[in-house]
Amino acid sequence: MNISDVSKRTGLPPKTIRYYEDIGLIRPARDTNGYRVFQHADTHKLAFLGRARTLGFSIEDCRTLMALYEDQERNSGDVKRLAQEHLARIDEKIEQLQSMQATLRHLVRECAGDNRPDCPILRDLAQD
Amino acid sequence: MNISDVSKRTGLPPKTIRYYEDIGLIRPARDTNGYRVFQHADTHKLAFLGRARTLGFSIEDCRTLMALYEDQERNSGDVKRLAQEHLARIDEKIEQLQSMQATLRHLVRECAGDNRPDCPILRDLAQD
DNA sequence: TCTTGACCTTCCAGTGACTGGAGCCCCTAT
DNA sequence: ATAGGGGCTCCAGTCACTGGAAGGTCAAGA
Repeated sequence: MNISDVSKRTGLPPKTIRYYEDIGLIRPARDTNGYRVFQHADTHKLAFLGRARTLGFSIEDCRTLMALYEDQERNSGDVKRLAQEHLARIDEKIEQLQSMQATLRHLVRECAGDNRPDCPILRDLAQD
Repeated sequence: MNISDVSKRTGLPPKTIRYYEDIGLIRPARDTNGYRVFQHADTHKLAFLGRARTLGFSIEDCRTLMALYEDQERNSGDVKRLAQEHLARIDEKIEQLQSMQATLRHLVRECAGDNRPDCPILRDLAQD
């Protein structure tokens, strides 16, 4: 399989697939013409990586998850810890964003949004 | 005032303040020795920028907000639109993160997290 | 006066995870 | 023979800083 086929199957752009090879997440074989040749195992790995990225795991986390996935002797505890740490970061981010959301909602509601210069949003940003 | 004083007052690191000058958000005066000299107006601007950044506005949004703030002829509608667009992006991000959160919470709950290799998290990532 | 240490300066490189583009090669169909 | 749609590599840019090197400046103490 060529890169564009894999791209269609996994939903990952060709650029991203090449990038993943670049940083050592996959090692597809090469044809005599230099083209990458993807076996099923490569596609499977890429799909795995795509799903992990969708869940927000960092590339380094993905690397670790792949290694654990391929390690038959792994402890599920290691996987769980990684996921929990990631979850905690997500929880934190959501809280931050919700705090911004609350403030912004309030300010937007207060602002007339007309052609006059008076603006509670700017007043809030400029407060001492 | 020197940069470290302004840093203490605004909570912005000196590096960030220099960066903001670099990209033209502020134009502090210079002493004969080359040191930046911050007037009250500069500090005020930096505080404004710091608060806008805290609300998650991009640097380019901050630039626009500053311009609107300094424009006595502005329409509050322009400010409101900017804030609403930003708010919409935040809403979207929160939704994305909440979806990840839900999936991860579920997976983490399912995973024994012991010294055995069996792991629902990896099974989920590896599913076809 | 000299020295020490805390400032300040500029400039360069790195972060994460791609993405766009240039310039080139290859393959297939007409 | 050529046209087009692939593929390849390499370089630069994104965003908003941040770290570090190399060097100039200032105030206080010996």
